Amino acid sequence: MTKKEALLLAAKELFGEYGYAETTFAMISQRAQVAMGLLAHHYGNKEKLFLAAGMDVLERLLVRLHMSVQEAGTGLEAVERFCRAYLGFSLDPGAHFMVLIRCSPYSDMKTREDREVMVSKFSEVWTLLESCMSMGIRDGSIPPCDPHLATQFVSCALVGSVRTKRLTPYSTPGLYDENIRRVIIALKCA
Amino acid sequence: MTKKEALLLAAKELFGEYGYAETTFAMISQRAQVAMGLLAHHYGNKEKLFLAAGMDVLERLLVRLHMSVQEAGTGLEAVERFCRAYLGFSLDPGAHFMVLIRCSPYSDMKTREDREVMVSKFSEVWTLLESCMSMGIRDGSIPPCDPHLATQFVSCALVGSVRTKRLTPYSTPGLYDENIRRVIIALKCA
Amino acid sequence: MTKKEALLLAAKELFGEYGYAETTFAMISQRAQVAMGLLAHHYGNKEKLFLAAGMDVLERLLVRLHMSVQEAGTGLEAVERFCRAYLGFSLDPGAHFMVLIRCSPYSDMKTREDREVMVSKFSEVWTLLESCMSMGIRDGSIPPCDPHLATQFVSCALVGSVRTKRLTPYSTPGLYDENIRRVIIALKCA
Amino acid sequence: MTKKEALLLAAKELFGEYGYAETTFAMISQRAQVAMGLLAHHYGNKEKLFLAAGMDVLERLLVRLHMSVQEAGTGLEAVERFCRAYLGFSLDPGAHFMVLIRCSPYSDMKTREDREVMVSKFSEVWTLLESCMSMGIRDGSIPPCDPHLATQFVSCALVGSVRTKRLTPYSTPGLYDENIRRVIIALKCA
DNA sequence: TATGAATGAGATTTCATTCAT
DNA sequence: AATGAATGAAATCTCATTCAT
Repeated sequence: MTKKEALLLAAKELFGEYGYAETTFAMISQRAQVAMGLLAHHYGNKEKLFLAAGMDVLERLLVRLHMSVQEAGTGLEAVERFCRAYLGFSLDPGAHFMVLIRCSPYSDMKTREDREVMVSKFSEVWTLLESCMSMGIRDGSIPPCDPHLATQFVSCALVGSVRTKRLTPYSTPGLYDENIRRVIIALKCA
Repeated sequence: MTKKEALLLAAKELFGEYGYAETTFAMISQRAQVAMGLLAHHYGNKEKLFLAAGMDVLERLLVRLHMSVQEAGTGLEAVERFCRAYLGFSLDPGAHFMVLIRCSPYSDMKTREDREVMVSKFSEVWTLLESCMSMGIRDGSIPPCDPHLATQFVSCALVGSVRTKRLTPYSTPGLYDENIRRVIIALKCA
Repeated sequence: MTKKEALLLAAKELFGEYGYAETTFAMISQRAQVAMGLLAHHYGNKEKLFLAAGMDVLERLLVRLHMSVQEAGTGLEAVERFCRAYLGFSLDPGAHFMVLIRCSPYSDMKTREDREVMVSKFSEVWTLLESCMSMGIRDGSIPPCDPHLATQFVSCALVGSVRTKRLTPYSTPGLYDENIRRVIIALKCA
Repeated sequence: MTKKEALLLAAKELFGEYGYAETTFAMISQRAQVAMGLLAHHYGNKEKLFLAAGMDVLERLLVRLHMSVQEAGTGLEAVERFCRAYLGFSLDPGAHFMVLIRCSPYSDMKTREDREVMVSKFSEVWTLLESCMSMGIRDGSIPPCDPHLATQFVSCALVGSVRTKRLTPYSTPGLYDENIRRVIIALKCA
């Protein structure tokens, strides 16, 4: 692992654990066993480092989602596989999804351009889900409906599930499975 | 309005707008037209002020939720009214729900006791929802199911909906209404 | 006890326990069960309050020292009684000698006049000791010597003894008795 | 001189001149011609800087005491040389003994561990004196007595002498010499 | 590429003192 | 005399970023 990679890894770990504001250059360089100056050298500034960390996580998420969805027979099945992959990703310690849960581009990034890069990348996630949804409506596995609104419903459920599971103490075993089940019901019975 | 109240109001506005870390004592005292030292005098420190702001919002939310569900005929109706009240609250500019959406007790509060106070207050919200759910199961308006898991499903959908609506640019008109409709379907068709 | 007296008592306790800088108006008024504003009302400012506390202690010390030396037959006996009274005073919880040990007029008081008032009062203590010494030289109980230098020797031994006993962890039982014994020897055998 | 050393020097000067509480980061960094942030960078916080300053002074004191004592023929002579070195150190402008006289670890250091480090270092000073005392009792230059109590007597006299000389206005020329003379008498005639 | 000392702006917090009641 | 809210200056400490090596 190069020092640049070590820095990115440390950043993903620490941003996910402490949040953006509470994570300092000193913490990151120490965790990465690297001199502090190297951070600015490789990534420019804190926000750019966060951007790099978030983008790295998002790209890995997109790869997994695409792979999961490919194996689906119907659109509904694709949506379900998407949900399982998304929630599964949130539990994978090596995936560092917490970076995107504990931090928020909308609150933590002050530069509009940086924020837009990330927001645009994240929208690819929901675009993929919407393509599954549209496929399901076309192939009849999902009853006719506005695919965009249906996608938003699912995305909201996923977002809320991950926050509840990973951030709050209210979470109960079975939350993810049960929520996927209910989401699928809502799609099928609409 | 006393200066103490002015401080709380300014805190709710600014925490909701800029997040915890980006809101400074100077911003709050300036917005409240008050000397900076008064903040510590009345609220002790930044975290305690955030706690006070969050608790104030939560208590008003609970009042509205209680009022809303009281008027319901069946448990299912109570759940639906709960959802509408919760989402409506998130859109009310005077309610300052953004304090609890932009900030997070789990990331922003370092003192365990403070966090627990807030977490415990927030759990009252979901306890109320669960009581509606149980009522619905008893009165037959909701098919038999684990009331706790069903409550978690609804709460996740609400949490995700509010975040999507109020924080992200992905939101589309009709999101709240559509999501409530789907949630109710998922409860009725399970 | 009037509120003014309660404030002085609290000040003596707290200055002696925490030192000048670490003792705040809030601590004093809370300990005295009195409103903070009363402090400035009765004593003007922190330094004047410290002055009042120190003077109160010094005056009580002087009374005790005078009483003690009065009963002495010889000058040497007077010196010894002085030492016993001084060291005894430092152990009396009600005497609050710690105010003058933990704090220091030379470091803590910024106003020259205040400092001089206290310094001048403290010099009365050593003037009394010197008068005992002179008496001892006159009555032959102390061998001929410079009474001022002899007084300084005793005062240094007393000052060091009290600091060692009350502030440091090096102190050993018997320190006071042994030191008085040695001081008397040094006077008699010079 | 590195900037770190410049900071330590400035700290020793200013703590010794104004005391712990009255010495500010701004004063120190200005005196050292260095940015304020460097203080925290090199020493962590004010207390740790004071610890470093005090330890530096103590270590130099110990070196001088050891050197002085080595050249002594008898134990009594060693004790006397110790006293002269100790008091001489207090007058050496480059030694900055005032740091330890004007400030006090018992009042100024809030962290127990820091305090203990310093207290433990200071006890080495008195341990050295006690070893001289024991030697004197063994070699007959000091009459038989409890070496620990005798050491405490001398240490109290030294502590009191330095305070009187360096902090108070009561001091008279010849104080140090006279006090050493009396202390030696007290040891020889006991 | 790599280091870590150095910078300086800014944040929170403390607290003596004032003031209206 | 008594209260405690209110003030604002100052202090400590943090930390992203720069820079010389």
